Amino acid sequence: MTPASPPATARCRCLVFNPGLEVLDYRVPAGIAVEPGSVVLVPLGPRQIVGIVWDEGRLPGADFPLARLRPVAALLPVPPLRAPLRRLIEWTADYYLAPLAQVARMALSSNAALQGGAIMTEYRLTEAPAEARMTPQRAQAMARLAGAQGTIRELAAQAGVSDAVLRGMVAAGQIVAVRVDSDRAYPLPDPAHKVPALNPGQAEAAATLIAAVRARHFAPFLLDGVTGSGKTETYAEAIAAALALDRQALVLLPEIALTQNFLARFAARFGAAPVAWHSGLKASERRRAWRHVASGGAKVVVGARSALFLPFADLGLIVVDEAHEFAFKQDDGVRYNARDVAVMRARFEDVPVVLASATPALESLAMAEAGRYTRLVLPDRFGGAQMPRITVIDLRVDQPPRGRWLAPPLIAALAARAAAGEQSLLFLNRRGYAPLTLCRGCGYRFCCPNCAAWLVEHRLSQRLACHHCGHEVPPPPTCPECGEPDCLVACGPGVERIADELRAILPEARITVATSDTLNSADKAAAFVDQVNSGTIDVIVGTQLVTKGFHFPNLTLVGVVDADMGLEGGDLRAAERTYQQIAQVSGRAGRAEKPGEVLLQTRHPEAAVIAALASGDRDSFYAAETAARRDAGAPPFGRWAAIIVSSEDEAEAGAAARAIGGTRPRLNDVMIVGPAPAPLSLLRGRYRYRLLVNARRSSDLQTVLRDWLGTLTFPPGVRVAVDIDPYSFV
DNA sequence: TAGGACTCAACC
DNA sequence: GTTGAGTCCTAT
Repeated sequence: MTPASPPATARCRCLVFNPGLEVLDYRVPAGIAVEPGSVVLVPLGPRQIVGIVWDEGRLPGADFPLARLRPVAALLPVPPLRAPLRRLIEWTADYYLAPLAQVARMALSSNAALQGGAIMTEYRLTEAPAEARMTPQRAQAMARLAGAQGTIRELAAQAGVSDAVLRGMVAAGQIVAVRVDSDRAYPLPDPAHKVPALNPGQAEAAATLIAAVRARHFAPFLLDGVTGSGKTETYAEAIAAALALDRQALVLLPEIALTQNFLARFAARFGAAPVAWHSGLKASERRRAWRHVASGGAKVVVGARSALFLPFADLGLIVVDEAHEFAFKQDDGVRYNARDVAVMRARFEDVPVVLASATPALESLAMAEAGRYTRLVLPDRFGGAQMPRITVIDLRVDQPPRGRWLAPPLIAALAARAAAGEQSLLFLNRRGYAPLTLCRGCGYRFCCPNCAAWLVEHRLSQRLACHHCGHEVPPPPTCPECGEPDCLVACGPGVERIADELRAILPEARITVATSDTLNSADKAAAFVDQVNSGTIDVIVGTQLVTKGFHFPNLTLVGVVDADMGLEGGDLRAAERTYQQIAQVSGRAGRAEKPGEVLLQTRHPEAAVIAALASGDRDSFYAAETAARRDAGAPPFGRWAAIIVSSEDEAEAGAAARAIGGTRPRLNDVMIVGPAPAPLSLLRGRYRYRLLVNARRSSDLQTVLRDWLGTLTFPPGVRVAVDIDPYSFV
């Protein structure tokens, strides 16, 4: 891996992760050889910090006087970050107007891994614990830590007790230490383990992808296949081709909840599970994964967005599965879109990239139509399964009774499926029991103290919860405004309430609620899949969590409780999101030999989205949506950016936003709207104002924004965030 | 007059 | 972001 020995330089320029510093110069002492990408320990004041040696001439700032340079303290025992990753970091910072250091930090996402390989100590419950004192805390830990293993800190968080309790249990022999080697190898996937039989459409697409992997050059693909067409099996053959070349592959998934399912399918194909990468990893897992990605020992990595910045030793292929998903857009920290950054990484690495989806983003389709992406189409469901029939229920005609949300035709269909021993899925993208709770006496609405949002009632956990900041309170016995007892009225439906309604109507049916609240761990998600597949569930009531990735052969009916919900608020992508969500959830029906049926409850059967879904006319929907985007100057025909100004002080936020608005550039090809209070005008205790910038596709939006905002200074406590290509208009 | 609360600028 | 220096103020 080491190139011809680099020239000995007296000085080097380092990227460090302290905001406001970013770039610092150091002297390279004798005995330390650095090259661009080297990860080093450098002195900063009285401390030592981690830095990355960067390429000569690519970082801003003037040279610091040679005489005042302090020496690099040490070279950390990890391979240097390779040039393609360094270029990706630069591109991401530049495109999303993020500090370079903040982006670079995402590449060094395991601090422990930088210290080299090590035996780490983790803890778990002792199999047969000796007699020892049992306190309520210890009992709680015993109950909650079954099967768990991790550091004391991780276990303490999981058990809901303090570190001290667990340390006491270690001393008492109730918890035992386990040695974990961070550098122990992962089992190697075998490209020839179980090669599936592909249908002709899949085989053709796979052959194209395999050829691209073997060609070892940048080549973007849009793998466009209806739900159930076998996209995963198809791109798995491209992964096999990368493995055969002894190269690595990266598969990006939008949600952690999907990984368990994916890992199992993958293990069946390749005889070994891929390496998972997401925010939920334990410290030891994270260290092990990072080190093996960097050394090349992790052959296939399945990960969330953040996996894009891992230091692959020899990447041969990138796949973005469910590439249309909005979850690929990160909405805090560096606000990047992993789908777009994935294409850029592939470009810098000079490897193929596959965007797989049944409902591609308009931007991706436009790229395919412009000939910049190669479009591979899988038109048929695998194994001859038919696409489900979609029928609209007009709620203005078939009205549910007051306080209920399921229309008679939907109930009849659910009852018929249950009687036939087939399964149904009810989709409502709203967690909890009811989105609004008010007092029947005085009309008081329960709101979050930190956010401009209602508290959502969760009856299963007996809480009123804010879905934005995590604030939770038990339902109060009396109204905090007028003091009336037992006054709470639930308004509107959530999945828990739909499940209750259904239990009242179909008392025999076995119903389960599937949301991020109920399937919040890998174990629970796996148990849910087992239950559905073994037939002990008749009806799933779920949020978007169940709209994709699951394959339940006996599920033949999908009911969309409120097809209009996504259209409210009317943001730029509302129609597209609604189309994708309903098309995806519809795709859960009839995936095997039994045909599927989908019922959409709506008050706007005439709306273009609903009509397109009902008629199965995807092309006309995309054509209409494309025309609307063109008229609005929206992506891919124009560019948007949001400037979000926030402060804990309402007046200060407003003043800063007006200061920005007052210095707006006057340009022909850039339109600026605002400032105005953001739709969520208070979030996590911060007041928020927003400006929207709409520019022509040809304009240099980033330079305009940099020149505009770069000259301004703001009081401490005011944060100004720029969101390029925003997805959330909140 | 020691020590706490605070601001401010440098950190290479 | 973190740190140390400098300033002002208070309790003793």
